[in-house]
Formats: sequence, structure tokens, C-alpha cells
Amino acid sequence: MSLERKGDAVDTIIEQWNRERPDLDVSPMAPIGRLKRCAALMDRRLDEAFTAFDISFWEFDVLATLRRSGAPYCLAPTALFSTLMITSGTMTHRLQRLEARGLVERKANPDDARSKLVQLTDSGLALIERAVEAHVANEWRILEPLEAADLRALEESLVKLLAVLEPSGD
Amino acid sequence: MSLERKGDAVDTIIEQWNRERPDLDVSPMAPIGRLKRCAALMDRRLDEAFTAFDISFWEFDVLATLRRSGAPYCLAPTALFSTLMITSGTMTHRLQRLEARGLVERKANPDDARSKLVQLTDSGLALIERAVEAHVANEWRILEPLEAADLRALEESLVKLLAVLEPSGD
DNA sequence: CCATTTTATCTTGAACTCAAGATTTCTATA
DNA sequence: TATAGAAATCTTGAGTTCAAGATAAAATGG
Repeated sequence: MSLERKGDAVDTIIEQWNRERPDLDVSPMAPIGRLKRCAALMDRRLDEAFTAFDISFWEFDVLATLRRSGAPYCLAPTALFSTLMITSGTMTHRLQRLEARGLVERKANPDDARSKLVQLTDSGLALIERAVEAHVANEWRILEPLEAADLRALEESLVKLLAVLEPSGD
Repeated sequence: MSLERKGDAVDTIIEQWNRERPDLDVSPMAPIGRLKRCAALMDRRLDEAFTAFDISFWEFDVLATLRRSGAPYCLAPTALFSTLMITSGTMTHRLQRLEARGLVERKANPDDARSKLVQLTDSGLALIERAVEAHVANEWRILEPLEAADLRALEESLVKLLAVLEPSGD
């Protein structure tokens, strides 16, 4: 039951605060600090799959959003940057890069002249089809060391945390 | 037992992939996607506490690392950027900013002329003492909607995930 | 004690991001 | 149908980050 756990980086931080500021109860730093650290380490692991395709995380994100929207793999910029949690300016920049690489193309929106739709090119589609396979395989590999029960518990915990954090919970 | 859960953003993404690429088992996207999304949303919430002190997240991070190292609140740059998971170049830039704001100062290292130690100024110390209090209070506030048992479960899950991701597990 | 290697840090240049403001087009309504 | 307000996007400028290379000092092995 009470297995001794070797302290990780977050344990060290909390011990330091307890020594320096015993007046503060910093226990929320445990889940929050680990969340941040897990996310940072996870990003690095995920990036490894993308470099094999010469794309970065954000390029994958945009292409994958278009791909999973279904044929004809075409969305308005607003739909993209809302989903991706980035600003419109960042979206403009990303689209320029992707268009320059020939992975997406812009076309007039017949219903709204304010926007130019973004569509996967054949080349972009071919790339994302292979990249997403490698990405998912990589995710399986990363999580493989976790016991099935632990993975389920993690999933369940994150569902509850996300529900608390989602803007809809304002 | 089987309460219906309203789908979140990650559920939508997984449903899309299942429709578009039924050949792929994308179930690892559930925990990984939520981890990323939780981390992004958490960052925003944490930032709110810092803006009240006119500092950004990275400024807090550096000052806090110095503060919790204990008196005399003085570390070598390498110790700082290793802890903070950033490159040396980024550290140089951050230190220049913090020094310009009068929150840290540089002093010769008597034991190693290659490094100039970084130390909190009185002003920097005063700032971080107040900022960390606000930060911890904010963390309590953010997690407060979670049931105690759920918080414990989350904590436990993240410990296990972090153990899998930490570089020591190479 | 000298040459080599390692360590610590800084410099440089490019990339990515955001906030705020500008532009163009749509929408509702008087 | 004008017109004000809303919406979609782009532009601009500044800030943050990293990778790679430069520099200086320390440690190591004869």
C-alpha cells in the first residue's frame, strides 16, 4: 500500500517551498506542476514523430484539423483558429507557410467574400495521412509503459479536470 | 454508474477520426489530447494571477526558482535553465530583462569565473514573496471545484505518467 | 606545466506568437 | 436602401524562444 516513491522534480519544488515558506500550503502545486511538466515532456515525445515528416507540431495540427473535418478537407480560417486555440494573426501566418509549402491552397468562399477557404492539396492530404498514422503509433508507444488500469484512471481524471477548466464552465 | 457525459472538445476530435479513419485506433488521443488542453487552459488561468503583479509566467518562474532555493537567493545560470527546462540562450535573454527591471542582479562567482551568479534584489524578493502568495491562492481557487477524491486520483495518475515521461526513464 | 577536452555562458539569426488596429464584407433595421 | 454595428481576416510591431556557433575558463592527462 504505502510504497515509497522516489521523489520527482515536483516533489523537490514542494519541499523547497515548505522549508522556505512554511506559512503557505502549496499542495496544489503537486497536480498543477506535474500537469505542466507532463505536457512539456509529452510535447517533446510527440515532436519526434513529426520531425520524421519534416513538419512541426503546429503544421500537423492544422493539416490534421482539415483532414478530420472530412472531404473536401476545406474550412474557413475562423473555424481553424477557434479549434486550434490560437489568434487570427497566428493563423494567417501559419496558412502562408503551409501554402508556400504547397500543403494547403486558398479558394474563394462563394457564401462569404470576407473569407478565403483553406483546403488540403493532394500533397497535403498524402502527407497528413501518413503523419497521423505515425503520430498515433507514437502515442501508443509513449503510453505503453502505463498499466491499463492506470491509463483508464488518468483518462478519467483528465476528463474531470478538463470539465472544470473548459471555458463553458465559466 | 453510467452517467452520460457531455462530450468535450477532445471527444469531438476522436469521433471525427473514427469516422474518417476507422482503420486507426486513436484512443490514446483521449488522455494525450486532454493533457495538452488542460495544460493550455491551466496556463491561462495561472497567468491571471501574474498580470496583477505585472509579470509574466516566465518571470515568475525565474524569480520563484531563486526564492525557493533559500537565502541568499543566488544561483548560477546553469542551475536556473536546467531547472526551468529552457535553453541557455533563453536564460540569457530572461536575465537581461529581469536585470533591466531591477528584480535580479549579477555578481562575480568567486569559485568559477565562467559564470556570473544571479541573485534576487530586495525589490525582486519583495515582489516574489507577494506573487507566490497570490499564485498559490489562485491555484487553490482553480482546483476548488474538484472533489477531494478526484483531486487525489488526478494527482496519483499524474505521478505515474510523469514517471513514465521523465528523462530518467530513458 | 602545457595541450586537449569539457563546461558555462553569451551571441546571432530565424521562427513563432500575440495584441491591437486596419480593412473589407455582411447583417439588421429604420 | 442607406447605415450602423458585427464579423472575418490581415497587418504590424514587439516579445519570446530555440539552434548553432563563438568565447572564455576550468579540468584533465601526460
